[in-house]
Amino acid sequence: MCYINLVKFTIEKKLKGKLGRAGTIETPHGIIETPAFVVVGTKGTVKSVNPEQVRDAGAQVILGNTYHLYLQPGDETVKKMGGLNKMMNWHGPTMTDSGGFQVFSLGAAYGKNISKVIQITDPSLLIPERFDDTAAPRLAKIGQDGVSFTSHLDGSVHYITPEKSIQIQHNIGADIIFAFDECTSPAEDLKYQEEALDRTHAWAKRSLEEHNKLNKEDKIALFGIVQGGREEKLRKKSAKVISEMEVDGKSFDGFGIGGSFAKEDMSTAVEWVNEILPEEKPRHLLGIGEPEDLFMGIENGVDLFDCVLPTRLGRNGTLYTKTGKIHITNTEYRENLMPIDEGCGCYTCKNYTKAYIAHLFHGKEMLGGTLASIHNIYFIVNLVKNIRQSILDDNFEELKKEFMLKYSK
RNA sequence: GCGCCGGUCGUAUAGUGGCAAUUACACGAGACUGUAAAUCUUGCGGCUUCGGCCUUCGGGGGUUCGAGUCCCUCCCGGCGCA
Repeated sequence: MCYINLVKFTIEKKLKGKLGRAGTIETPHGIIETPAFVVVGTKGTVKSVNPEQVRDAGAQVILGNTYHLYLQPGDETVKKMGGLNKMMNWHGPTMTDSGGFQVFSLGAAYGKNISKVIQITDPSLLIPERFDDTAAPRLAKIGQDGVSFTSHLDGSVHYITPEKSIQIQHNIGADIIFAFDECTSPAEDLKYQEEALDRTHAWAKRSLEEHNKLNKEDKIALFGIVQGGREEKLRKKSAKVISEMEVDGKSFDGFGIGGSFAKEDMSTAVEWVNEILPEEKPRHLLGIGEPEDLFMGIENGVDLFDCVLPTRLGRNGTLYTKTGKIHITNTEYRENLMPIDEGCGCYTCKNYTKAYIAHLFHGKEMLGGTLASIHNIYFIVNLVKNIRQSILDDNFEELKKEFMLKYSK
């Protein structure tokens, strides 16, 4: 093997008896201390928060989205503006998702009550016969060798192939990019999961080929994505196929773990996959995010997470605290003169009361969403930092127990 | 004093004889996991064994099988004339 790792991943310490580890990833725009939480900035902006605020909240790396930036302002335009970093005035590491999630969110999940993580108590509910919903409206349709998207902005139709996704991502110019994949719904049956997985693997190969063509200067790292739904066999097969995949002596620089999960299935899926993925390369659990999921992921060997929750929940008035989430618009906070989370070191908590933030939300003032997002980003990013430190300090289990006890009350 | 117009669930409205009564805002509660999302759902007279039951459109009285809606009267507000 003579590939060059475009991101240098170093493991500093491992979690005893578990897959977890603390380390660093070196990128052209700086070092990421892992495990790390990646803040989502889909359209080249972390919604309602400027880059200085994102940085001050402790975020190390931002993830943009291929599909959204391709539609608007256009990847060529992003390139003309000097690439993602320069365009958005973010000086740290960046990533882009490939558009694979939009195959799901604008496809099978479109208009339905299905999301990235579904709460199911009886897993058998997850395996209904695949009902014929070909007539159901959807903005993404899987074709022969790519996906046809109907723009949610203007209805125009765009055919995205793995090659196209990689080309777009190279124009956008993040440090770490992802292979084009198909994120599947856990409600799909085994047959469909198998088909989709074969497709994702074929697309991964083509993503890697195209990436090699475009990556002449070796500046951009490509992560392959493992799928396979909730099936142990498929997950393990995918981890093996993706980690062994090689084109012209080059393989993936790291891995994404994708898919929509039932909450109960997430930890097993992550464990199956990370037992197989090579230890010396970083792993990113795509789109995951709640505190309990972060502990689970890190324990099971995940190095990177990204999630819209801190910012989306923040904008919508839900705030993280050590004792659980709160709805800031609830009547009880209207005259509460305490910060959102006592002892929190974020800008919002150091300077504002719950009563004021509640007022901003009631008054529909923009600053409400900003202050709430700053707090939530800080809360989640800082939680992951604390977990990282606990691995270094050999007290992961204590931190997890102590945190979850208070958090889940 | 006379004439005209008007008084509907917090606010603004819809309703001109036929199921507590439209819509918006406000208010209450909830949801959100690689952002179709500063969005969406839901409640908003009272009680309910969730099938209903009771009380409501300024007050009082009347017509009618049935009144927010028609008639009489009173109260309140606006405009016009004295």
